[in-house]
Amino acid sequence: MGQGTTRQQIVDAADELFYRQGFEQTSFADIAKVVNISRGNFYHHFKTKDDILDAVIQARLDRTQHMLADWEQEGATPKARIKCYIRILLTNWSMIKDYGCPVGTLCTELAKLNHASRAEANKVFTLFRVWLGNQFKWLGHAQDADRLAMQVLSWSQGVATLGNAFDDYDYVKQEVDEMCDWLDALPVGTA
Amino acid sequence: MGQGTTRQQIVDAADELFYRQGFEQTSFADIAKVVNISRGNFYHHFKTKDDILDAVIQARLDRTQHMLADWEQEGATPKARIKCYIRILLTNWSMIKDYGCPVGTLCTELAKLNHASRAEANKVFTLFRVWLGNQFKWLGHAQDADRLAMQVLSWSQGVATLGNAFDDYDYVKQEVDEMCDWLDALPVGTA
DNA sequence: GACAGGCTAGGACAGTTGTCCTAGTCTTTC
DNA sequence: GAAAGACTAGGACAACTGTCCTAGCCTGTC
Repeated sequence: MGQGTTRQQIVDAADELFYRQGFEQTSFADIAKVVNISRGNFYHHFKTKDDILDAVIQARLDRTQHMLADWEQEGATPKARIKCYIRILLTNWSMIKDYGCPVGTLCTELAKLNHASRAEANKVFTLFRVWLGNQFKWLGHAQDADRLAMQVLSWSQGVATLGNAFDDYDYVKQEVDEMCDWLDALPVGTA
Repeated sequence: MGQGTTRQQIVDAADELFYRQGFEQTSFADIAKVVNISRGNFYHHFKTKDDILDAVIQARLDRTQHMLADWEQEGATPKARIKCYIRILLTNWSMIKDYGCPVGTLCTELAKLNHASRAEANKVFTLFRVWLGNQFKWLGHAQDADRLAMQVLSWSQGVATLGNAFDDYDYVKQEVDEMCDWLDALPVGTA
């Protein structure tokens, strides 16, 4: 049904299911149904369920890195690039409204489980954090770069959580606009 | 061991375990171990696990309402009251750093599960939202009251999520200070 | 002291979980 | 065509899940 090697299909299916149902709530049977393989056959590709999680996190890290690299080319200015990030809230709204932010919800779940891969999952946040920080540096905010990056991260996390809870697209749209306005008003210093 | 009726002990234990482990991840056996009763005995007090969840949510709603009422008396001015809310991030930091925000994480989990009690859990958010809105109304921001309330809610949600992920108390402290500064700078209009 | 009802322990029940084994089927290489 | 290794289906396994039943215990009331 899917594409790529069986291993890749397992990772892809797990990636989506972990997002939609949560990690613990997703069973081998769920994944097997999607990939159309027998349940006992997983052992040949992954020794444990945690190994699948690690592979999923790695895939998300790779995907995120590619996305950030694309934004660097797509956006002419640092501000335009940061807006690419802000706008994911609208781009992925149909998913966020039902399942929240894929990064935040996984980190929260693994924190509650005190899972060994918690630190690895947090690296996705770090990827965005560093990338956003670099954009602010190029805007001449070398000293505040990380603080501003965290501000943008935190803003979008809060909006995702409340947008999800209240299922309110208009609120999210309004906040995205306000974040863009805030960004536009931010003075551009010289490096 | 605990206090109150057995039913109350079950709700108390479930309340804490649902927060620390998540709802789905908490089993009857977990609760039974804390309350020190036999597993099969739950049926006499609650027909299903979902009934326990409903009771926990109701308890949280009640507790929140009392807390908000206390803040109304504790804080002399609306700004002082809002700061009571902002400061929970520091007050409860030892829990938040490990388990996140109890309100946000439950709402997110129930959203993923598409659980019937999702709307009921969201009411805790609404309680804070309406209360914060009232404070802003009394500050003379009748028209912006709900928008400002959502801003404070969203701010704290974002900080809780990132503070939890990065396990960074200094960041949370700094953001709390900044929120208080922002609040102090907010003009007080006449009603 | 008999009786009723609230409450309890212990276990049965069918279903699911992650893990692991075995037997067999493909595909590749010589 | 034979041998080897990658891959697969199916099921066994013990542990656990939420639910539910039964028998018995306590604490009241008549």
